[in-house]
Amino acid sequence: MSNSRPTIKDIARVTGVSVATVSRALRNLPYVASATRSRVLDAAAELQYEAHPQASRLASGRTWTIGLAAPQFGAWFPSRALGGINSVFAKAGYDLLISMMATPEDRRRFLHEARSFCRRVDGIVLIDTFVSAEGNSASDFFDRPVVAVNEQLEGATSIIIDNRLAARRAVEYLIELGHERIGLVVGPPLVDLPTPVPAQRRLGYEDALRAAGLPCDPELAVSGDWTAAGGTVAVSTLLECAQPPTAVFCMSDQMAFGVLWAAARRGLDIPGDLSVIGFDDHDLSEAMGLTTMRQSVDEMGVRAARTALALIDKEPVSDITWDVPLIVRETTAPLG
Amino acid sequence: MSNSRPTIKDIARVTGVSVATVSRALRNLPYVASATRSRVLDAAAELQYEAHPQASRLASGRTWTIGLAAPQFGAWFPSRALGGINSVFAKAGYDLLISMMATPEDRRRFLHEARSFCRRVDGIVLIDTFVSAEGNSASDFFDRPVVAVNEQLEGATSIIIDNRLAARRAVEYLIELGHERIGLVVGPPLVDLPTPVPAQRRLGYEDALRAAGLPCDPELAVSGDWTAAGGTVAVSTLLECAQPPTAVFCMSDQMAFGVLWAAARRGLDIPGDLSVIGFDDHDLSEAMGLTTMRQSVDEMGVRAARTALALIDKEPVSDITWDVPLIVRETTAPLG
DNA sequence: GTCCCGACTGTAAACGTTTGCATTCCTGGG
DNA sequence: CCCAGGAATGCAAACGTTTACAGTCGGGAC
Repeated sequence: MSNSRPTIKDIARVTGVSVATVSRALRNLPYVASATRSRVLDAAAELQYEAHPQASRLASGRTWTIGLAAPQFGAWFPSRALGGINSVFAKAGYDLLISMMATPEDRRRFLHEARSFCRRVDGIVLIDTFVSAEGNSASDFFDRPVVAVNEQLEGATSIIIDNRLAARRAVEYLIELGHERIGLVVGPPLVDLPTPVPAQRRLGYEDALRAAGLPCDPELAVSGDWTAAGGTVAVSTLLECAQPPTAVFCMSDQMAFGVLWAAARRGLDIPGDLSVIGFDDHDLSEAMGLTTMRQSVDEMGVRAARTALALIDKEPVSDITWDVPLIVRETTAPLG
Repeated sequence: MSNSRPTIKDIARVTGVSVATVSRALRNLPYVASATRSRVLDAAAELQYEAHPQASRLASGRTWTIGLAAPQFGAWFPSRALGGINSVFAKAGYDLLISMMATPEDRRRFLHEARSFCRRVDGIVLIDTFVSAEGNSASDFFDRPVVAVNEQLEGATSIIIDNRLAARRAVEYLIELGHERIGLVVGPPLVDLPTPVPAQRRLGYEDALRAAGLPCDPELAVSGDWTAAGGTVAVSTLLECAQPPTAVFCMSDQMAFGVLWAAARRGLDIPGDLSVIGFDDHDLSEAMGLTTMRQSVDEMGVRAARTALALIDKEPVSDITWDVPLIVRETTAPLG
């Protein structure tokens, strides 16, 4: 008759032991005779028993779920990071609950309901979420362990890169190649996302120029809107300068794609007439032969997930600054 | 003393009514005097009460969670679809639980544990998940309402496109422009993902050629591996044919990007020397000026989510075949 | 033979809701 | 004045686990 799923009581009845013993046997706790344990396990298999998740969560307080928040998973970084993150949590038996903050309103709502969100998860991973802009500490919003990717946040463990240094390295490489007029394609701070990243990358660009004794011509810094379309516009602007640059550093590979394509369509030889370096190492970058600074997103994701698990298990962890290697391909060449 | 969160009992005590009345008041059920209701609501606000999710889920059976499965969210289609899907569910108050099946093993595990997954959700959205390859019906795996995106699945509501027809349209457009030797860049069926999509798109390509009385030269169909890098290789192969094509249909925009870039680097004029048409309308396609068949992913996602909600609420729904419009940009031109 | 201790098991009280049923109260129709 | 019936509320039993605590039992130390 009963077409509903078997409960722990059914197993208890079938095997003739108490529900407490069944519970202990199923979870591999000590103080269960091995004969009893195997009887229980057999019965569970027989009945195709599976614990009711909500019930055990209510009783134990563990949700076996991780909350993952990002401004939007359509963007390159979060969607790639998701892969690494997921692989770790899946293996560890955790579910992944995601929260996307596409609009400023979503963002407000998320931060406002953060405490409620916490009750549904054992730990939280934040990607590109710049919570630090609205509060001093993770504990202002969350009462669970928090790992922040791409953000330094008090009260959370951070997985970050040194944006300023990486940008400096990129521009230094162009300078080593002999370039002196170096354009900058800027990803502007988004209205709804208070990220300090573009400012840091710009500082790195300026660091490199200054260190080499080169002038910082503001005319050489143009906005590319973080998109490939923006990159096509940016490169046009740059090439119409009185003294056009011989090399360009783009704050993202997506913008670099636009630069490459628009330059090629104008008949420029790349890298002969214009060297281009990007930032990210996007999936398409290898095919485009783009020289770039690599963000190892998968690995950062894996590390973030492992860190979250360690925090949940109360193991010691520390912040991590990830290396951003220069990947030289075919869009950069000595000035010649 | 108690630093733990307030429960429904605390509200009952404070307001002097029973927990049952509190529960009803909080959920806007009838048979609560409006004076009582506002007293309860005030007390709840005062105490910053929020229902314990696991407890109410256990008692009511509703999880207010949707399960979302895809082979990988790093890929273009699922990551974009996620945006639309999320917006709908967030607004409706549902959490989003994701399950990613990156490897064949993940896939097996997911299908094997599908029933257990179902207990954690009220409904399921499948993206590119070709469950139909291992079972006859959604009910073989799931006992919750299922919406399948990009797949026709018995027992589930499907949101699909007509791949064969859309591919045919793309090639017909090239034929209208006067092209007669038309290359095909194939995305091969992936070992771990039994998708019929490439086969359908190929049939569409052949349909168009046949209808126009043109021959199907197997030499003109080369694999592009679904990637931009694959596209660069593919176009080289095509251009080395005895009679190279004057136009190319790529089964995905990503492959088309590789084709465009490699062709440009070889000094070909696009579209003068080679017309290129893609499939997807990827984020970068507009910037690249790529003519393509648009899959309106966001809208499909929104629709999938709405359909899932309707199913949960037992409203009538039906399968949907989404239109795939031709977006003409600058990579296609009349022959000659 | 007694005592103690550890291994094993059971009882029952949580966990924080939802909900079927019973009860009270009030109002209007007869 | 009585009674039907609906609105408002309360009581208590679910929901299916986990876990503190209290037993029982057997064997080794003395």
